[in-house]
Amino acid sequence: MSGFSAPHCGSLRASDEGRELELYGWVARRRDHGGLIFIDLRDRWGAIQVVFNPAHAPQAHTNASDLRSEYVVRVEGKVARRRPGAENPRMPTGEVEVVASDLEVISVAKTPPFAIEDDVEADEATRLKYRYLDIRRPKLTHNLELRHRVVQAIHRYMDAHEFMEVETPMLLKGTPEGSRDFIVPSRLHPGEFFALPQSPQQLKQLLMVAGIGRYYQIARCLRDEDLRADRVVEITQLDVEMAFCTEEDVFELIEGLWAKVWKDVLGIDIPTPFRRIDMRESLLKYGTDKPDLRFDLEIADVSDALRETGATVLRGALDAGGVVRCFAVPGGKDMSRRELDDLAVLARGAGAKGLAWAPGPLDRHLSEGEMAAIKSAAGAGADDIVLLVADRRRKAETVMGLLRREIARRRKLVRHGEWNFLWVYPMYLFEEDDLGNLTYGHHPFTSPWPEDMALLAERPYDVRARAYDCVLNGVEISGGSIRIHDRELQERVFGILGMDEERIGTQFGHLLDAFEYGVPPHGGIAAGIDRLMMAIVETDNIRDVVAFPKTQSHQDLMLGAPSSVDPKQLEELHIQVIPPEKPS
RNA sequence: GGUCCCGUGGUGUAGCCUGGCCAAACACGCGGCCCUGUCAAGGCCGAGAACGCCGGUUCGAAUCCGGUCGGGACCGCCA
Repeated sequence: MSGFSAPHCGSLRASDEGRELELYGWVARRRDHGGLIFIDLRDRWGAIQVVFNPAHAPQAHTNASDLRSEYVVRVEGKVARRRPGAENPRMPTGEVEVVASDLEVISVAKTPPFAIEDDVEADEATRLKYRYLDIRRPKLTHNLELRHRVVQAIHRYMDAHEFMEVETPMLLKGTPEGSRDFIVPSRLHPGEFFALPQSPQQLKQLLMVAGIGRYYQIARCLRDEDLRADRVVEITQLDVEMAFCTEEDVFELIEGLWAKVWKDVLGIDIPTPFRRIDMRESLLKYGTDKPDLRFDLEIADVSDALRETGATVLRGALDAGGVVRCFAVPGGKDMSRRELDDLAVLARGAGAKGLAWAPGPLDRHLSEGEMAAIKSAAGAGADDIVLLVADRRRKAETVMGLLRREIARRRKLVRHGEWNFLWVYPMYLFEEDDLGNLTYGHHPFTSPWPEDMALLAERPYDVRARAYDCVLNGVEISGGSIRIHDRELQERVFGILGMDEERIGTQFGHLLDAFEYGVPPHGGIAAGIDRLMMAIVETDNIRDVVAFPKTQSHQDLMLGAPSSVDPKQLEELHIQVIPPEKPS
């Protein structure tokens, strides 16, 4: 028996009428009328109704009464148009049905722990444990299929543009830079470790020195960091590097790529070029470096108007060198105190000292002029309410960004169906970390703007970077930069970042050495396929686009990983486990 | 590292604030019977949870308290 080349359940149409066939699939649903029995038979392509008629095939009908959900069966029969009035317009196969003449149960099934349907949401842990059942849900199957088609479109496009796919090693050298490495012990070198790639960053630059010129790879990258709704441990990224290019070449390539993907996969024409927004403008107006422009709610700075205010909660933050930011909620006058308190809880949860609103309890501490300035800056109308946060700049931005998204979600201000691509560009070479120290904004190989070179020593924070992020509907789908290709400049930047020569040598010596053997100017970009898919299927949960995701605590509930290993294996690796201290 | 939410039959919820009327309700699913055109099929009958786990308070706890485990959201972190 081979059903491999049998027709697909979900692919049958009116044009197949009269066809004698064998079908293989899972029983999605059974409707037993005593006389007639209907089943919906499901496979990856969809579902088709099969009808068992005792008058037509008594044995098949008898067998069919034993069918249960998720049994795997083989059906022999004939495709027939449904009788008039019995068509089901909600099913793509709804004009026809298969009249069964024979039925074979290939495999029986226990009752699944949750219904294999799109609208039934079971407990997350249960779904992850039985991921193979969750994937049977048409929605998830569809998402994985879309992902496949996106990746195929990417391959076609990159190949057409003469990019060469090159594989890079999984076992690399660890770096203290960036995110935490996953490390792999070396059996042959006791006490030494490989690191799994966070990205093939240095290797792709070395491929440019190697003269490959146009490189791409759909690569796995692993980062041992805490998870979020839009983060997984193992991400898949389209990694691209190109020689002799400028940012404009990268923009054009990637705009063309997304246009191609949208056209091929979704049949949608997206306009190019994408709009561009300065990183600082984005942080100010949208409170994030990945703004979602499917809704408005623009944030304004009202610090200057409130320098002398009597409202101490605002004044305190300003006197401490902070800022006051605000935005208007259209029609927000109707928000209840409870709703506003809810938002305040959210704001405090994100680290804000509090949330103010106007009109609100703060009114009596604000002068008429101050109130007018707030309303005007926020663009508030008579029915609107203005939300205000006073804090350190970065905190205020984070909180306002969070509130902006929350308000849009709650008040349904998101214009679904819009594809708002944009470039965040330029970005800035350096940022201040939590301790007030200077650190890199993108990564230490990013080239400064030539015009800003003079500022490197005096005002490093104002040095623009030749770095860019591509953002779609609030999701950062790719980011990259033009790299430094000059050994001296690279060393200078490392120096500004506070790295000493020895560290530069051990961490980046190979790259700097390579730059002495003829290096082309180069740059590139990496696109997160998981997040891209999130935007395409409009989900805010990355698990909807990954076949086998892990939990927030990095566990695979289906495989039971991680798990302990045989002591012999550890011995071979010269590894001793120190159990965590247990609080008594 | 931190904050918050959730954990009741196979699944989703109700009950928990205001302890006893809760060996716990409802829907779906599941099992049986009836039913020849349904497609969330329908009708009738039935089984199924001592309320994540441990401890405490109390005459009495699903309900209150502490801890713990698991899931999730967020801040930090993620170049």
